[in-house]
Amino acid sequence: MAERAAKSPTIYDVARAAGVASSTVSRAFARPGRVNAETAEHIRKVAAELGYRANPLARALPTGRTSMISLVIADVTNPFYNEIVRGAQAAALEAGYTTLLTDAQESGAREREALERALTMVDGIVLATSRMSDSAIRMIAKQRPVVVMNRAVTDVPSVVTDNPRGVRRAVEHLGELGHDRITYLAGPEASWADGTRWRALREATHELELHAHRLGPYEPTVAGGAAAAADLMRHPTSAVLAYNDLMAIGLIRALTAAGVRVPDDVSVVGFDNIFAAELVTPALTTVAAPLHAMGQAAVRNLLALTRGARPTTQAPVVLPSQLVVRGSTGHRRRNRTSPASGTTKVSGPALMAATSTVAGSR
Amino acid sequence: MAERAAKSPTIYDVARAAGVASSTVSRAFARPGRVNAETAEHIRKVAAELGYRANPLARALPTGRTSMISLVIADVTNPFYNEIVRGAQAAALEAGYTTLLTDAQESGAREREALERALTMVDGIVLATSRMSDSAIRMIAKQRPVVVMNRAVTDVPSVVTDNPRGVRRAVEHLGELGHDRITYLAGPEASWADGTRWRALREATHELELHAHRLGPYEPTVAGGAAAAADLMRHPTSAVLAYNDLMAIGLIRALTAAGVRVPDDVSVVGFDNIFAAELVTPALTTVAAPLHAMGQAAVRNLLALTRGARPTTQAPVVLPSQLVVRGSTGHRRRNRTSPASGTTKVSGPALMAATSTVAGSR
DNA sequence: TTGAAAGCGCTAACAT
DNA sequence: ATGTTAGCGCTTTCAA
Repeated sequence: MAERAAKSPTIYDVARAAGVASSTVSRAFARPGRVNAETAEHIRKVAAELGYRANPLARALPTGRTSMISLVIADVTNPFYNEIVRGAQAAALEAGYTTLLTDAQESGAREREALERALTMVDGIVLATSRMSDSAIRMIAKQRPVVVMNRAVTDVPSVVTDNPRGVRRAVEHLGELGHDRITYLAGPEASWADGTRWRALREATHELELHAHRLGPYEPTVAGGAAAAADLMRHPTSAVLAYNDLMAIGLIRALTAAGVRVPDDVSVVGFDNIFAAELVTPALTTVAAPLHAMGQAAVRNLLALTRGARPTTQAPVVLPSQLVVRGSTGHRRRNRTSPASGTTKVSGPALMAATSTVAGSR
Repeated sequence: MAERAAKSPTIYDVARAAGVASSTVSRAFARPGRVNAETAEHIRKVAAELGYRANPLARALPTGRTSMISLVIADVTNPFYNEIVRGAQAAALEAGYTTLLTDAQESGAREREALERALTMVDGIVLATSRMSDSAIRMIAKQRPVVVMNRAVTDVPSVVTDNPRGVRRAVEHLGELGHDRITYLAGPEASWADGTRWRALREATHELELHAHRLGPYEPTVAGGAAAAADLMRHPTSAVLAYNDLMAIGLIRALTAAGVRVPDDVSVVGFDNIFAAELVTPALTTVAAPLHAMGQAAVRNLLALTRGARPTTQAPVVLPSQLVVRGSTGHRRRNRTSPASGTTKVSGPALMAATSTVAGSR
């Protein structure tokens, strides 16, 4: 093992070497305007020679600002968060902030606990798909600025996707393909998005004179989707809207294994457009969320809050969702063995045009 | 917006309320043995009533220990790291450490830069698949304990998977299926694993009297794998070993799109056994790394180092890899259109038994 | 066993 | 524009 270096130079070492007071060194770095240009230059040079790097912890003590933010996600293992994390990281980095990533492991209790530890070290918190109660979140928000994602909590700024619009698109799409009954595969009960999607489905089907059914809740995973297959076969419909892509994928696999063909026998639509959605066979039709943009927006808003900004509105920031039509949806068939009624081949590009790119909701 | 809480209580508030000196409060928390049991109890009670939580930053200043470690990964977007991250988080959490996740975005420069920022705030660093040079890594290791993953760096402790053994298993598997020429699809040149795998492939093919070819390097992504398809069709072999699953998946998709059937025309083996590997069609045969265990082992070793442990050996910790046989590999056919020579149907379970579960290498 | 006091490295008044 | 001097909240000798 290489030996640890002696000790990194402090602000005092630099001050001594440069022949100035430590406060001047401090200013030279934090408030360059408040110091003579030449002196500042000299100090920088000396500091560089000594290899001086300000200790962010020591800086945090008097200022109370750590330049760290906490990003809490429900499950690191869920690919849904990959792009969100990257978007958030990018926004944090560009503002000179460091991100503390916390995995709540789908447990509100663990989330609380982890937050408890991180709370004092961060300037703000992004809760991506929190499993905590609204009141617990509000409690946290009293101590540090908080932005929640995929959820609306009174008095807490949030960033969400336009679920109603996304569901509406999906329903229209399925309706055009001749499906008149749509089953919703529910996700975690603690999930705000789940409630929103189910409500949106009821509204959309009602308006379009279709019927909505509900199965679940299931785990928001491939296994959860597979578990739903049995239930679906007991209460079959020709179209399914799953809480997320993972469940949709699990459902399709279990269905296929049981001899039910997708999309010939049942059309399946997912949510999120995760990485694997276009890799599976059939590729998944899904309501895409702008994952990267959401992570970015959440962090940017959070940083604005830490700088003292007050939200101009109680309304969540709504980012547009988009229907991505792939192979898991197709025309409804009267029965499993007969050929398709009407046009068999669905023109992908034409349907893609039905895609929504709009925002704005309550 | 809810208003921020006034200010969290300090150690002095607790001391005053409990009628003891602040140093006693400090001891009561950090060194319970060094204080009268009753006093300690009393202090705890008072602290709890006040809602006192020690400020980790203030604590870090005099002690020099932050209870934070840094985990640097090459690409947050790459599902390969999901389980590693979770394993690392779990190990850190159980030891009372907080994890700082950093995304290097496949760039050695960005990695250096991010590390520069985090260096002073952490007690140690895990470099998962670093893209930095050996000397840069050694530089970092001079300042803080470092453990590298998937890589061997002189004088720096490391955790790796048994690549030679994994490659050997894959080659044996392909050999048994009748393939005698295997193409390796190379990944990033800065990747240690890439070099190791290619070397292992040469050795294994040599011993088994087969032939190894090499194509690339390509990006270690689905797009990279797709790009390799054209090259492969110019220099065709009946079997391919890809640098990772992402590339393998990309290759299969591009091949399939071009009318080349997998595994009928070409068998493909990947590396890593990422989440999507069993979701794609055909499901991917791949050399599985114990991702979770690796993350855990890396962090545990790192924490041992921070506690002053000195590595007992220069050799990397080697974790076993395993061949997972799925649908992307099959018997070699003499030509594309003729029926298989010999048994057509490959018995999945029988092949699964060929799976390796052993460790140990140099 | 407990208290008093001196820092850890940096910032932020307050002086000059 | 720069220097002086308190702290930030906690730990850690050193005394008592």
